[in-house]
This record gives sequence, structure tokens and C-alpha cells, in this order.
Amino acid sequence: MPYHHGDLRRALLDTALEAIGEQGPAAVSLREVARRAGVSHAAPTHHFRDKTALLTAIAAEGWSLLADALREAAASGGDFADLGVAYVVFATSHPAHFAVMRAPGLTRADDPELEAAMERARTELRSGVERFEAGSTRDADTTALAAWSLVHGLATLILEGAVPLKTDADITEVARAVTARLRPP
Amino acid sequence: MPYHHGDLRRALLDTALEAIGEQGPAAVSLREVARRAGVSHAAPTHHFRDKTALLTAIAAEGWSLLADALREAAASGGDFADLGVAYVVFATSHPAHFAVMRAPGLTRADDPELEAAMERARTELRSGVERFEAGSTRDADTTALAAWSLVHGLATLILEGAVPLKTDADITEVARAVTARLRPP
DNA sequence: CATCGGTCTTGTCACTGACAAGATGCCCGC
DNA sequence: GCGGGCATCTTGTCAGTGACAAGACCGATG
Repeated sequence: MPYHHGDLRRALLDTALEAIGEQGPAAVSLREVARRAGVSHAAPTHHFRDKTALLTAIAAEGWSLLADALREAAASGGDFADLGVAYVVFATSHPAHFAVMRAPGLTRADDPELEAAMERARTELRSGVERFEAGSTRDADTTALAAWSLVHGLATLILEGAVPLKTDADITEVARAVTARLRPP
Repeated sequence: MPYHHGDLRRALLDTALEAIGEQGPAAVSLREVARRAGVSHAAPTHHFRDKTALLTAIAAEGWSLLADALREAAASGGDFADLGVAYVVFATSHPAHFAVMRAPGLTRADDPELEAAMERARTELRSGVERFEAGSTRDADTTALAAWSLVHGLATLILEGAVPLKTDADITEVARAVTARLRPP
């Protein structure tokens, strides 16, 4: 092992995600992440100012990945329901990211990178809503907020185990059925 | 101050809620709660086995209060939209409770009291959905899940500041508009 | 009024996050 | 090809934390 790690920043992010997947975001310690990554307890300092900065970076990465997934779903000609499905599928396939994204207080909400990533995801979802609302005279902001609330809440409930789901097909099916409960214009 | 506090358990809950309101659920320490309550650092042990137990009790109390609010909204002849409004109003008027209720990993999800309180809230909301679905042939489970997701997600987004709201009237209005986006049977 | 059991205290331990100061080795100019 | 500069990583340290143990206190029960 060389003295200089090579890409410790990425390694710390991956190691943290692994630990979060096992123990949840609140129970993870910086020192444990450092141990798992094979570096000293103070090594993370040079890549993340403090624990909050690490978790904030993970949250930002999560929102960015979510935005990518939403964009892809929209690009492949999907309607609004497909965006909803993509949202829920992201949450279930990236549980550690999603847990950090919705953990109150663990991240620095005013971080520019985090805000930008959230804004990007919001925009992607918003564009799907606008297609959904084509030709409507309803308040698009309200519809967007309803859609955002619906998929965010659904993903949360599924991850909390409130909805027993076996396969990915189940998830897709439930997500599609739930988004269908949104009233079209 | 008497040696025996009187009702230290309630005092600890209240003090913790106060601290959570200021710093968020993740940043609160048992020792600080004990200090604020004017007792020694080990006093909470006899009322809550550990930190998780305290937060779990707060979450259970939150779900219970939410169930009460939903029941009251239903009792006063409200339709489903009124239940949605009550849900969001609860979240904004009890932010500390709600933050703990949706904090992943800080509570013991399999606690019997917590499970019972959640189930009670779920049942109250479910009964409102059933009135909403009267005469429908749709899958009521899906509608209930959609409704639950919608109000839970909306409350979360409002508390995260994603929706700028000034007054309680604003909150009621937005909650009513968003729940109206649910498709009736 | 004695004792018993729950309540609260003091004392302690390993662990954590943050900071400081020193060791290491890669990169750049010469 | 080589020497200095500097980001990277290390060891060392400190106050604060959660959890446990053992003892002090006191009210209720007999």
C-alpha cells in the first residue's frame, strides 16, 4: 500500500456507503470509515472538513444520481408514471444514498453542491410534470409539489418496510399503481 | 429540588424535544438532556434504557398525537382532504416529534409501543381513505398507500423548507390543494 | 419504625470528532 | 536529475459522549 492512497476521497465515500448500508447513517463514525478504508483516523480531514461534509457529499451524489435516473427515464420517452417509478427504483436500489438524503440534520442543507444536485432532480421531475399537465389550466406548482410528495413519500414508506415488496417487479408495479392515483388534468 | 424528581420521565421527554427543536435529533446528547433537566448524567438510565429508547418514546408519542389529530379531524365530519390537512398541520406544529418520527436509525423500529402508535395513525388515515373510496372498485390498499405517501412526503418537504410558507393559513391551503390532486374514484 | 426497592449520584471506560504538529513522497522548476 | 514545495497521510492529544457499575438517598410498605 503506497503512502498516498490514490483516490482516498472516492474510497471514503464508498466505504461510508457500505457502512451506512449496514448500520444506518446515524451510527457510522468517521473513524470506522477510516479504519475500513485502511487509513489513519485523521486522514479523512483532508478530503472532508468534518463528518457533516462527508454525509453532505453523499447526499449530493445521491441527488445527482437520482437526477440522472429521472433524466434517463424521461429521455426514453417515458410519461410521468415512468418518472415516479424511476424515483422509487432509485431509492430502493441506492438505500444508503437515500437514507442520507432524507436524514434531517446530518447534512449541511445550504451546501452549494447539494443544493445544485437537488435543484437538478427537482427540475427533471418538474419537466415530467409539465408534460403531465400539458393543456391544463391548473396550477403547475401544486401538481409538481403533489407529484414530488407522492414519490418521495412512497419511496420512504417502502424503505421503512411499511410496504412488503419481494422483487423489483413488485416495486415497479406498486409505484405505477400509486402514481396512477394522481388526477390527470 | 427534592432528591426524587417527581416526573423525570416526562421532564426528560420535554427537555429532549426542546433540544431537538434547536439542534435536530442527531445532535442531541443524553448528557445534555440530563443537564438541562437538572439531573446527573446517569439519571435517564432508569427511565430509558439508552438513547435509542428515549427517541423511540418520542417517536411513539408523535405517532400517537398524530393519530389523535387525525381522529379528531375525522370526527368533526371532515372528508379526506381534512385528514391530509391535519397530517401536515401536525407535522408543522410538532416539528421535533416529526423529525424523530422520520429519522432513520435513531429509533427502534420494532418497539411494540411505537408499532402500535404507528398502526393507530395508519388506521385513522385508512378509515378516511375508505370514505374517500366509497363505492369504488379500485384497490383500496393502493389508494391508502398513495394518500399516506402524499401527505407524509408533503409534510417532509414543507419541514425541509422546500415550500416557502408564511402562515398556518398557507399550510392549510397548500395541503388542501395538494390532496385535491388525488384522483377520486 | 425498620427495611426494601426504586430513584438518583458519583466514578469509570472505551470510543468519537476535531485539532495540532510532524512524517512522507509526488510534482515542478531549474 | 535533483532539490524544494506542498498536498497527503501519520501520530498524538483533548473534551465530550454513551454505557455500565457501585453506592447514596428516600418514600412506601409492612
